[in-house]
Amino acid sequence: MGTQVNLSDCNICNFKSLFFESLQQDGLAKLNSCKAQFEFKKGDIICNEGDTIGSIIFLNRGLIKLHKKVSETESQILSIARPMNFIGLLSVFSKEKFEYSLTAIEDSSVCYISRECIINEISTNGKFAIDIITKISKASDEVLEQKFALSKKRLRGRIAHILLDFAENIYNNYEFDLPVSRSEISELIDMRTENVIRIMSEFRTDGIIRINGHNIEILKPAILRKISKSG
Amino acid sequence: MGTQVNLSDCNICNFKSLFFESLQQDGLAKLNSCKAQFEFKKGDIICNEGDTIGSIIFLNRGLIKLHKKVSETESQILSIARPMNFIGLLSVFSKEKFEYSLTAIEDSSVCYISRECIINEISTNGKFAIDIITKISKASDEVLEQKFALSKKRLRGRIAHILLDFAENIYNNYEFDLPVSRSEISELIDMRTENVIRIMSEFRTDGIIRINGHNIEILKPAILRKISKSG
DNA sequence: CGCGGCTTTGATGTTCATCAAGTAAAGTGG
DNA sequence: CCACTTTACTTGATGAACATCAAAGCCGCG
Repeated sequence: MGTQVNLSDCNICNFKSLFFESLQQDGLAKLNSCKAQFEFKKGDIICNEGDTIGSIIFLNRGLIKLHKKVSETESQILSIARPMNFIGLLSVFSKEKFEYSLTAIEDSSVCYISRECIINEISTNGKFAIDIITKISKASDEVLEQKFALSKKRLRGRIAHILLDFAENIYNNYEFDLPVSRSEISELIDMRTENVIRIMSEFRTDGIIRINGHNIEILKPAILRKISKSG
Repeated sequence: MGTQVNLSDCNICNFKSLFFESLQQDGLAKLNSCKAQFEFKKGDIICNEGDTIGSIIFLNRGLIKLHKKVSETESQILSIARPMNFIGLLSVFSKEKFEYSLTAIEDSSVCYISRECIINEISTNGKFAIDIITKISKASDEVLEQKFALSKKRLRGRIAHILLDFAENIYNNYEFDLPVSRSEISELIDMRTENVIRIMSEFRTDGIIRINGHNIEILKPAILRKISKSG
């Protein structure tokens, strides 16, 4: 379920300046009093689709997948949230319940900030309101652009795209440990597990990537980029 | 290009209560002074991807497609905006330039409200800020859910889904005139024009829909709903 | 050790894009 | 208004891309 921790004060949070630069001391103190910090282990369920939304969730560290059951046996992944991302930032203001489940795919540290607190601060602090709107916009822009980009690609293009995404946008390194199974990749980019494996094996055979279990190294990013664009 | 009209005052706008209920007389007067209303004919280009965003666009009447070139010969449609929708509401706060082009697919009436005005009002009117955030959230939720729902479906399911969407969410009638060509439908739901035609013809042969050029009547919505879910 | 989950490879059939060709509809200029 | 051009629509045939089915190897874990 995740364990609550009580180590940090918003005031000394590393990310403070990045998302609450618009808050003065008093605003920060208010926010501090209505936030809760939790630690989750890889595999922990943070919340289930249908749960009531009470808080904005800010991801300090780790990775979280947003997913949804589409049938008894199948599930789809909407996106993978990175550190510094707000999660459910959209739903917080437009829905009563989460549309998606949240599951940690790496050990993660998150902050919950209650909806009431955020709404109160928005109402009384114009600069904070603009800040939050901008962050909401960027968050959904990102997801939408990713889905839009993937939708027209064929399988090889989608695999290329997602591998580059992990390397360049999540890990900032051409070598990384895939935090998800082949099957989860297939749920993220709408294809079958067998074909994820097949195409990754092709890339390996062609010398484009190196595979060792979950450890991946992109040897020829330029070629991968070309496949992503053309495919 | 669209012609500017000068008929209405925000104060007497039919939609006032729906999106500016949080504004008092003085706020409404301010907004009125920085809005411009335009009329576009079917086929008119409202703006091109890459244009600088200066305003929020509110669609009073008509239908507008959000689309994007993906190659010299191909284009993709992100979504179709309905009356009461804000357009580019997301991009307004997160981007300098439009990611998508806007084209009227029915005669349309839109209001431009300058970014400065909106930002100013958000900063000074907390209730308005919450209102706008909620609307932004809903707008992007809708698009995202549509894309997410379509992504896993096969062609028959996608056609069924989009026909029901036109009937139930856009025209509120099981008989309607398709505002777009077969080719545009294919750009909206990621398939080929030939297959849009083929599958619609199948539905007609099976007695599920009636087709007369652009006029469509859904005869058996329940079956279409089943195809949409299973397919 | 054996069980269950994840991974891998192969074979097969379905779904779909592509190519080709023809028809209808809509706009254009004389 | 009619010949002409262009654009949208339609149908069929073919092959490529992909899902599905089947079976086996691998690996961690009780």
